[in-house]
Amino acid sequence: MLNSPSSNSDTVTDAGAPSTSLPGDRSSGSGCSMKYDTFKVACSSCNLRELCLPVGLSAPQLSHLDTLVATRKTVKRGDALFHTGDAFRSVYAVRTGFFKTRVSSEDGRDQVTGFQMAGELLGLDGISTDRHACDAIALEDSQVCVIPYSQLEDLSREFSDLQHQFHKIMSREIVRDHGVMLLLGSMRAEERLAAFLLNLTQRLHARGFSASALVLRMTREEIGSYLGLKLETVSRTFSKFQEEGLLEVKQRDIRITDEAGLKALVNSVRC
Amino acid sequence: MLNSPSSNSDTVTDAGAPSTSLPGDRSSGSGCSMKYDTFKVACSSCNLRELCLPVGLSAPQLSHLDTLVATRKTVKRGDALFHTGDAFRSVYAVRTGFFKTRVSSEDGRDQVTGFQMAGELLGLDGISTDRHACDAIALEDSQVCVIPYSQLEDLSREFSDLQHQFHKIMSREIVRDHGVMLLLGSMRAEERLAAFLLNLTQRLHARGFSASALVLRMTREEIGSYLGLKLETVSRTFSKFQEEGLLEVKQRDIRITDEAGLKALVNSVRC
DNA sequence: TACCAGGGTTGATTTGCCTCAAGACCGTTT
DNA sequence: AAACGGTCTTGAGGCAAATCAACCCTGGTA
Repeated sequence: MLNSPSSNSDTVTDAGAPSTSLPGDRSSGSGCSMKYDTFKVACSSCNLRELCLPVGLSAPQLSHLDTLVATRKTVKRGDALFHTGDAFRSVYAVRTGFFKTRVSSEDGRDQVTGFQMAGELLGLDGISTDRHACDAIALEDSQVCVIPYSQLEDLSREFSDLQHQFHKIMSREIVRDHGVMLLLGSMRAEERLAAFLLNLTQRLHARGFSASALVLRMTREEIGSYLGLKLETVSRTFSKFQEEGLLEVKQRDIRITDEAGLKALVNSVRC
Repeated sequence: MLNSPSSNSDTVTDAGAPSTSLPGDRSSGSGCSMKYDTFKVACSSCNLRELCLPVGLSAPQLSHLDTLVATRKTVKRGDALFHTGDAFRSVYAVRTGFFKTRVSSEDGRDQVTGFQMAGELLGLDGISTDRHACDAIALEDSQVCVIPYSQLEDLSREFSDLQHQFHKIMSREIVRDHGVMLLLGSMRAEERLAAFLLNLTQRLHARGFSASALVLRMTREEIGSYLGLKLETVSRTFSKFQEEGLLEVKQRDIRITDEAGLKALVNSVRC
């Protein structure tokens, strides 16, 4: 199912390469920081269709979805796809690249609430109040498919499979968030970082990348924010893992040398 | 809109009384710990309809919803409405009473992920894998309306208002979870407890209860689990708030005597 | 009435993470 | 090649919350 031979130009990347970027993509590299691309975009020929909104849809259903997902948007590294308070009109599927979402409290503290990679949806927070409730920031030059929300509602009233898939994606986000609460509420620094790395590699692996080597797209500070730790603690914990032979760490290049050890860390009762 | 005069027997409680139970309800008090009540249940005549799934639906739409929400379930204090791993068939709307949801890690740690009161939905986590991903435990004798999920999907393909309202509820849950992440990731104990109390009273107030007096339905340990603190820390922080004149605390009876002070605590930058 | 268990409070001590600080690394600009 | 800003690492010391422990309160019940 994954890593199926793909003959079109929508290849995400060379499977196995520790990068989430799209080296051969013809539509990137614009001068402007955020740009709409209105040429042909098709879920039916996208190699992310087994990870993204189209999961489980039949060929005829897919062609309907193609009419809905008509535009892409390019977001340059560091730019926002949307900000808190922006009017909500669309959800976005990450095609290439990498995002973080973050919420801010009134007094200016902020919290990274997630990292999104190819095939994952952004903007679901906006449905509840018709305004986005977080910022979505590209951590590298990225492309998203724009999915106008009202049309998505229309189409999912016609196709129960699409409706169900969309509900599953929202539900999965809720379950994921509860997992993060468990992490933030009850784990120690080492457990948090181990769980984070295992989660990242598992998701990258599902996209055809190596399960043991990865390049972090985010800073220590962003990891720390996500995990409820300070950047120094993240850095120290990386060093500790390296000393213990669990990882090789060279700045943002990470190689997992003892996956079982990491897993044991996450599952071990506080000792 | 809220607190509209209600002449039917579905009154949740005497507005203003610091209780979430339903003293006069005729259907409670069964001997068995969980029971299905198949007699007439009607969203259209429920005084929670402005807080619950029916928000914004027209009278004819409401009558369709009545066909869907045909049964109630009684859950005794301490019993589970559902467990992690249970097959997912329905979502539940709390009619009376109070619930907690919690997730557990493999090594037995658990984390309270939310507290649910009248008008709030339980079970949305189950959609993603067709199995529930948390436990829902009644913190007092409670009643829920059973909403068969497949029928909810069917009906929300017919009525876009229902569809949209359901999506809003799921989205709101995501936004709420992100708020909890912010709390767990960046706030100190006092801020967490203050935010928790303000959130509880705000939700109780929306249901016609006092904005300043409340009876906690949960133990210090459960509050601590939700807030990522130990029960001793919760207890100490209650005592501190009392010394500072923010609260009056008598076991589970809480009176907020300085709401502005609590709010200031939440919004203040770490000093 | 006395007992008991579950829940809550409070104190003493420990500890994991934060804070502050200095310096190293790396890619970009001049 | 040098300078620079952003990022990362590492050390020293401090503090908020955890841990451990003792005791109290309350409601149920024998």
